[in-house]
Amino acid sequence: MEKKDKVSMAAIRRLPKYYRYLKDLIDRDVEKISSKELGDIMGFTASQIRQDLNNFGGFGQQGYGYNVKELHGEVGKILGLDKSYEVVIIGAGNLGQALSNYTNFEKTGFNCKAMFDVNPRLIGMTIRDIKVYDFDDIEEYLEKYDVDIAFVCTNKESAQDVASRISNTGKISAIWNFAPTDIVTPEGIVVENVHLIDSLLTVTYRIKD
Amino acid sequence: MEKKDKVSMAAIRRLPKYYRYLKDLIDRDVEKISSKELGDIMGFTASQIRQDLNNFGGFGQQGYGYNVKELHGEVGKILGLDKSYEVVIIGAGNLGQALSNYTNFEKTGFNCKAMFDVNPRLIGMTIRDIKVYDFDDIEEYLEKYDVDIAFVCTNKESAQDVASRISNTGKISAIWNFAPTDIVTPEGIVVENVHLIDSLLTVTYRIKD
DNA sequence: AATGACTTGATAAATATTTGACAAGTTTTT
DNA sequence: AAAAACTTGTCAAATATTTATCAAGTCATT
Repeated sequence: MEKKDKVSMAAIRRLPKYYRYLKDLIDRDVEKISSKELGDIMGFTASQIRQDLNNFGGFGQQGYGYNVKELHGEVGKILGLDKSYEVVIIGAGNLGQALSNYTNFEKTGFNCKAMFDVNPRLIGMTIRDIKVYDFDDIEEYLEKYDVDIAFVCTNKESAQDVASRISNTGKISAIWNFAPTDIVTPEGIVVENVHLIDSLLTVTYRIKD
Repeated sequence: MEKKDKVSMAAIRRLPKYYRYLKDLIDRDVEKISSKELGDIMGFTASQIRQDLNNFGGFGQQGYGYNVKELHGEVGKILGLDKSYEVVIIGAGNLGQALSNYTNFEKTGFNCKAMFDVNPRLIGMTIRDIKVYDFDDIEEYLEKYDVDIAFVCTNKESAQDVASRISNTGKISAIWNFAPTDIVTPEGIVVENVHLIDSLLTVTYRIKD
């Protein structure tokens, strides 16, 4: 399940949902499931589920279906959850603090060791066991410790500068950006721009009758 | 721009992005823009932009392009931003608190008047000017005050119960859910399930070379 | 006021994604 | 042990979405 011809972005974005539902099934001690049953639960067609999974391998068995635990493991591997990730949070405001909790408790595999900020009031503090460093020392820190992903929780104005600075160290693999602007990164550094407002605006769109 | 035959979900989800970029253009005093220029900035084709906008009306003019301020206003109206929304936050934990800030400062039009929680330590507190009420009084509150949207920031276990209770009052129009489970609502109540973890997992997927 | 440079909105063509159908293999029932 | 009931993986058909094309309208220039 390493190199695939070309899996559609739409299919990839469905994978975490499979992962969640399969985890729920495990928790409910469900041992096996057919594409039909899983589809009914998730709101997909059986055909789509088989198509999606077969992008990565044949995990099922005719007449039987899929073994839930095994499939959960496979999807996890596809998503890269067979390893853990070191993360730092840039911007120790409300959202940064909320995320530090989120990743520590919600899902193992993401370890946040440090937060960074430019606010002298925050620098030096320890928030939920995580120390806040001066953002000016970010290069030094990344040189010293391995970090995979930076969560950018700054304001819109600083976001691209922050992203460029940490990208230029060549020490991180990805940026998960929550600042309300689209960050761009050099080739090879993954970036995911999360725009919560966009999500909320689709709600207001749909409210109108 | 009220009732449209059938606008694709994909197109609808792009609308907030138009809204953001148009706002940036306004801030930079750009008066008019062509679909070609806007596409270059946003990473879309000119054709797609014209197609998207024409789902809702002919906002441009041949030989001229689009008036930025006007188009921003039109997209805003399409998204329902010509009115404001009253919101309550259910779950006054870190994420709930972060969101209370987020909506108050980031974008006008969303007014959070109250938070609710079941934790006796939080009930009665005032966090960032917003009072935390006992969730058991939610029905009473919704009877007394108009609320459009509930932000659900509870844990996974409580989320559906919370959603059902507030849906059953018939007093809210939508739920914006951050609990890591897919909430379902009765017909007519809009629900948007936000799964931050899903977004992060697409990052780890893409990190793998 | 005519020419050339642009640009939209609409339609058609090209791509991409989702769904349906079925042969082949497994499990359960009789 | 044969028959019936399931279920996958694959391929083809059906949908949906995106991109290209172009007639017609606008603006700037001469």
